[in-house]
Amino acid sequence: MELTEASTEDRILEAAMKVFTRKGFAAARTEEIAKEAGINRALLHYYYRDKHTIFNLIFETRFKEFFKGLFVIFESDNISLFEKIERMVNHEITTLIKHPHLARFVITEIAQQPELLLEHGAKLGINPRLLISEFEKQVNAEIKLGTIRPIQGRQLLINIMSLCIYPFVASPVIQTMMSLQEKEFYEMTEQRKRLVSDFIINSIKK
Amino acid sequence: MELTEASTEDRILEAAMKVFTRKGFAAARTEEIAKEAGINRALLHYYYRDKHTIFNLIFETRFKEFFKGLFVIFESDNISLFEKIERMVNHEITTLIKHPHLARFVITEIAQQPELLLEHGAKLGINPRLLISEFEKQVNAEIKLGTIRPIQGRQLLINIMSLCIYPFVASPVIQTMMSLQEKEFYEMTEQRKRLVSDFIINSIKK
DNA sequence: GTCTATATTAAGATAGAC
DNA sequence: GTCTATCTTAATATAGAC
Repeated sequence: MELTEASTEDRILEAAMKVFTRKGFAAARTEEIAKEAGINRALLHYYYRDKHTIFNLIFETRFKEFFKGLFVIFESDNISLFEKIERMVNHEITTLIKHPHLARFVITEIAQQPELLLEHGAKLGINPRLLISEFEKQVNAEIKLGTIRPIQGRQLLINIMSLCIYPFVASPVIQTMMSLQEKEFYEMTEQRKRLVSDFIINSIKK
Repeated sequence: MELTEASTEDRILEAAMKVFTRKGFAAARTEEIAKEAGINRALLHYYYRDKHTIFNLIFETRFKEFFKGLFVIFESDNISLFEKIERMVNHEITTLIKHPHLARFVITEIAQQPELLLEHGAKLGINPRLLISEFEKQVNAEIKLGTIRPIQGRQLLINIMSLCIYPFVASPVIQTMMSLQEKEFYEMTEQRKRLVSDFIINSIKK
């Protein structure tokens, strides 16, 4: 069905994406990447100097996927707190359904190399601290209005992220313990788009 | 201040605990474990056959720490749903404050070697499926009584776990993005013992 | 551009002296 | 029990033929 075959260069990147995302940098093998791309190791080095070079390309992409869209919503002004929460939740869960290993990959690689966050974060051209303090302000305004119960903006933010992201990070544990097949797990996360928004809003609404 | 020096064997285990927990199996180096224990690699192999042997001992301990206490509360009968939630939250956050890397370690190692969960899970002598269905029943009973809003037990359970565990899994990301020092992060998680219970109960209570 | 063959490196594991 | 020295293995990276 494909009209154009992907170039070798691209096939290597795709393969690397899969392998690095599943295994992480340390456990990933260039042999496996080459195999997955249908070539041999030598050719991989012909296109990319070394393992680190490929990893950095992959990490940059995944890092953006993980953070970018979220920040867009986060930044958007003229939108109520509840509306913002709904959009964040929906965006986050939708992204993670599309890329189920994304969160675990980005988080564990950053945990092992914290400098990755600073390096790649700078490239995104956003200031998280500023965004968070804007969010804090919006939350505080709602509290003053008496529409929501008192809560620190950053704690609310952590709650939102936790409810969206954790199920994907812990998916192997959850799937096994709850005996969920791939498809059942997917349906469960699909439900959470609505469920998590409601859960949060029910909790803070007065 | 120490009355008795730890034996070499124990010092190796302690060192391995630190290194494996920080780095994960693949990125951990036996050299680093030996150094951390104040010995050399050869001696490490004198006490333990190989890297896998040590890892398995460590993983078993950490795995129990992560799951055991939780199940005890989970199992305990004659205790209201709200009370159960409060105890679970409190126990989980307290454990993770004591062992901040525990959750990320256990989850990522299971993600890479799913069989670890089955093997070690069996040793715990508990049946997660049974526990979860008991929990489901309790939740459904409360819904019927009209004391809480309708929610699937398993979704509620995932919410509880998410709110407790995620902040620790993602701590390097959260600390950097929110510019929290070690101490501030600790205080934030300490606050969450109360905050998370309230957040959940506010959300489900009618 | 792609491969086979080879070199290099680094990590894990063992032998043997003390 | 602990070390130094050495072996082995496996993974990354390069050279060179086609």
